[in-house]
Amino acid sequence: MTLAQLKVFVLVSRLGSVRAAAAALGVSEPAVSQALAALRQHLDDPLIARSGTGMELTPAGRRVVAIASQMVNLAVDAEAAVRQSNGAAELLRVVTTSTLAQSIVPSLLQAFTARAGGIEVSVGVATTAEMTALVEERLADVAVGPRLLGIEAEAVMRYRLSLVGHPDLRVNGGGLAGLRWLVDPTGTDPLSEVGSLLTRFRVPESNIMVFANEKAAWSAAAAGEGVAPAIDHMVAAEVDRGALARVRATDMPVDLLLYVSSLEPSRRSSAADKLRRFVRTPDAMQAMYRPDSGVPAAKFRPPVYVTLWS
Amino acid sequence: MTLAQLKVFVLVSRLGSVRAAAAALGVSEPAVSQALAALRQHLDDPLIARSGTGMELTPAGRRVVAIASQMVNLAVDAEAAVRQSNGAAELLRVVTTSTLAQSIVPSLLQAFTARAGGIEVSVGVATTAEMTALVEERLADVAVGPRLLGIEAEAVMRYRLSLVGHPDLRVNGGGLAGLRWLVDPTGTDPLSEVGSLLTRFRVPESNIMVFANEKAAWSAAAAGEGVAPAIDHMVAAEVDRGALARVRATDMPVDLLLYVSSLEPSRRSSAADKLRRFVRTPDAMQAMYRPDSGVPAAKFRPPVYVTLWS
DNA sequence: CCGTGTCCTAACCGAAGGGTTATCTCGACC
DNA sequence: GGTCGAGATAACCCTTCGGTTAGGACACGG
Repeated sequence: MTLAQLKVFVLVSRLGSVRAAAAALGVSEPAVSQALAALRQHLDDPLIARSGTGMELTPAGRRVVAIASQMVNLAVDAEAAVRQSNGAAELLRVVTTSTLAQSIVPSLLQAFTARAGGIEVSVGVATTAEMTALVEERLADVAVGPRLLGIEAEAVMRYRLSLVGHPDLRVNGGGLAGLRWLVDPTGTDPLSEVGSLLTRFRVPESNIMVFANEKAAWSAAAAGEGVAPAIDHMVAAEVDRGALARVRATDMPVDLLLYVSSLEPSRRSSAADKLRRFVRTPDAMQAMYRPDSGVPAAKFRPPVYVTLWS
Repeated sequence: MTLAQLKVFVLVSRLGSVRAAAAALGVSEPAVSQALAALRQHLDDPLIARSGTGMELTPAGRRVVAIASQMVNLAVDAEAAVRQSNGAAELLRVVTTSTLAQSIVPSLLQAFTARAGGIEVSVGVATTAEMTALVEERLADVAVGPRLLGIEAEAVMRYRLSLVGHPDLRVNGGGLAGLRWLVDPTGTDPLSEVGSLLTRFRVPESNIMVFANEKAAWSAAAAGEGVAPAIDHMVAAEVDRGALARVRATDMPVDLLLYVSSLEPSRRSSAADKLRRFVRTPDAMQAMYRPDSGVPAAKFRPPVYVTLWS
C-alpha cells in the first residue's frame, strides 16, 4: 500500500472513472488500473467496481476513500511543513484550463510572484471536471477558470470570448456550424468555455480542428482556414491591424466570468490565500487585461493537455 | 516518501535511537539509517540529528513526526476498516516480554481466542522501552508486561518471581552475585523484571548466561550450572519433583504485577478492548496460572529477540 | 590515546512499484 | 448482433525501495 496507490484510488473514486483519473494524473489508463489492482490485492477488496452507470464504491471502499484522502492530505502537509520550517519558498500549485493557461493566467501569476515574493508557482492544465477533484484532494492549491461547485469560488474578472476569422470570411448556408472551428485543447472539454460554445452551435466533430495552443489556432484563422474562439482583449491588436476580424453571430461575443477557487480558509494554503487577496488588487486587473505579457515560453508546461505534479 | 520511511522516522524519534528502532522493527541498523536518509533527502531536512545525549529533532522534524504519526495510524485504520467491512477476523497484535511470551501470554491468548472467536492473534516480543512506542504508533494493539507509562495500563494478575537452582546448590562467599545467572533474553533489557533483578543484585556481565528461552535456562539450573529466575507457579511442578529448588535470598521471591496496556478507548481497536475485558474474567485467571498450558511450539515466534509485523 | 558504541555511507542485490504498448473482456447501444 | 467505449490483463522495461554486509566517521570514557 503506497501513497501513490492511495492517491490514484481517491482520484478514481472522486472522478468516477479510471480514464478520467489517468487523464488528471497525466499517465496512461493501464497505469491507473494497475495501481488500483495492486491496492485491491493488498486490501483484498474490490474497493470500487463498474456498475451500470459509472463506478461504485464497495462498503469497504467507502471507508477507505475517507481514510486515504486524509493520508494524501497529510502527505501534502508534511512537505509544506518542512518547506515552511526552513523558510523555503512556498509552493503554489495552480490548475487552470488550457485557454487561460496561455493568456491570462501567466501574466497574472507573473505579477503575483513579483509582488508577493518567496512564492514558487507551478501551473497545471486540467479539464473543468478534474479541477474540482484536484483542489479537493489538495493536488492543487487553487483553480483558475469557470466556477467550480462545492468549492469556495470567487469571481475575479469579466472577459469576453469572441469569434475571429479572416476579415474576408463569409458565413454561408450551413451557418457557423458549417465552418471549420479552430480551437485549442479546451475544445475537447465540454464543460469549458470553448467546449460549451461548440456544443451550443452544434459544431460536428468533423468541423473541429484542435491546435496545441490558441496562437496556432489564431494564425490558422488569419490564414482563412476557419473561425477561432478567442479571448477578446488578447486578439484586439490583431483585429486593429486587420489581420483578424470579429465574426458576428447570435449571442456572440459572450461575456464570461473568471473565478478563483480554493478550499475553505482553514484548509487553504497560505499561498493560495495570498493569491486570492492579490487578484482583487488593481495590479492584478491590469496584468490580466494586458494582452500577451511576454512571459518566456519556458514558463509554460510542455503542451500536454493535462499535467501532473509528482 | 513512503509509508515505511515515515514509520521508521517516527519510531526513531520515539525511541531516540536508530539502533533501538532497528531492533524494534527486527531489521539491521543500516536499513533504518537508509530509510531515514531517503526521507531526509526527499524532504531536504535532517529531521533528526545526533546530539550530545541521544538524538534531537529539528524544527521541521518536530512537525513532520506529528504528521507522519497520523499517517501511519491512518494506514492501520485503513487495513482494519477493510477487514471489518468484510467480516474478516479481527487482528490483535500483542507485544510482550520474552519471559511472558513463553509462559503466561500464550495460555492467556489461547483461552482468549477460544472464547472470543473471530479474532486472530499474533504475538511479538520487545523490550519494555520499545513496547510503549509500538503501542503508541499502533504497531501493536496491546502490551502485556510491566506497567507502561503514558498508556492506559491496568493490573491484571499478581505473580511471583523466584530464584531456582539445583537442590544441592550452596551460596558461597560472593553471595548471589558470585553465582552464574541463567536467564532468558529479557535479561538484556534492564527495564524488564529479570533485568532489574540482575541490576539489583549487581551481577557482573561475566556471570550472566543468556538462553534462548526460560526452559533452557531452567534445565541448565537443574544441572547445577547456576541460578535461574523463574515465574514461580511455572516451576512449581519441577520443585515438587525435586528437580529444582527455590533459592532463598533477601527480597526474594518478589511479587510482581502483570499489566495489560493499550491506548485510550477511542483509539483502541475493538479486539484490544475485548482482551482487556477478558483478562478480568475467572477463565483468564485460570489460564494464566496454569503451568505449561501445552501450547504447541509452532505458536511461538522464532527465537529472535525482537519481532516485527509486516 | 585508544577501544567502544553509534550513526552514516558504500556496494550490491532481489523484489516491488510504476510506467509503457498491445490485447482481451464485457456491457451498452444502435 | 456487431460495434464501441472503458476497464482489466499481459508482457516488458526501468527505477526505487528495502534489505544485506563491510567499512568509515566521530564522540566519549577509561
